[in-house]
Amino acid sequence: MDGWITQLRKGLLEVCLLNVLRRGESYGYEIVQELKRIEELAVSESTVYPILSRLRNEGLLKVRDVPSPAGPPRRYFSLTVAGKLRVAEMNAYWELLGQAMGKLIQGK
Amino acid sequence: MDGWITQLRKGLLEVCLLNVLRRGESYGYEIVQELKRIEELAVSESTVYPILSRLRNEGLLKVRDVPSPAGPPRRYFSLTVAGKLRVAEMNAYWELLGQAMGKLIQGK
DNA sequence: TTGGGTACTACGCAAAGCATAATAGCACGG
DNA sequence: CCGTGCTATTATGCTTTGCGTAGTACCCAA
Repeated sequence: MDGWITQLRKGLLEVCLLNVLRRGESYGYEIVQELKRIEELAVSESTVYPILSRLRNEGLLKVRDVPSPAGPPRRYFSLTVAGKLRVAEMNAYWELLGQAMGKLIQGK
Repeated sequence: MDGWITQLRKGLLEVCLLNVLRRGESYGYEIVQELKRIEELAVSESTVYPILSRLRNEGLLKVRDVPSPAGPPRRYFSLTVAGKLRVAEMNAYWELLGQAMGKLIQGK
């Protein structure tokens, strides 16, 4: 991986996860599959699971364990009220950032 | 500072610096002033100088020292050929990322 | 019984942002 | 003559993140 791409993603994957969950409850493995469909992200399990734990510890996500039809039980995550607020903030900031970068790239 | 914002910037500031230098030669202090004008970034000296050193070590920037009218000598940075290539790559990736995020945020 | 898909956890490294502080030269007012 | 403030850079150390690697565990089909 190209190094600078890895760095560009820092924090961004958190935004992605929260946005996926904005559409409704989901569990780790499914979220990974979902994000893998976006080639620009090309994310892996070892990246997503720690983020989910962290967001849960921060009180942005809540968990519900459900037995799986195959494999260990699924941990369904969904947004808490704080989580919904956070994702709104993040999307707003991302929007601003996009505009600022656009100007910068076009030499202002 | 809000933590998640700090993380979102990782790698991005590098892109910003290179884009500022795409307009022509500049030195650390001036670049900081330039980026401070963009409130979304609100960058500080201790962030910018290490990035400049790093980019130079990677061969993306070249340096020219010039005595300053006030204070220590200025270190003027400019893009090398590799630097110009890199900034083009980065801008392209940023564009893709913006599109992918846009879809994600709008619920696909 | 062996391979493959599902599903999660744990360990540890490298890199980035940033706070803090130190250094240093010039100009201006009192 | 001395302090304050602007210019301009360097050094140190902390925290967090992404991610490679590895391990655990369950089910089903060939």
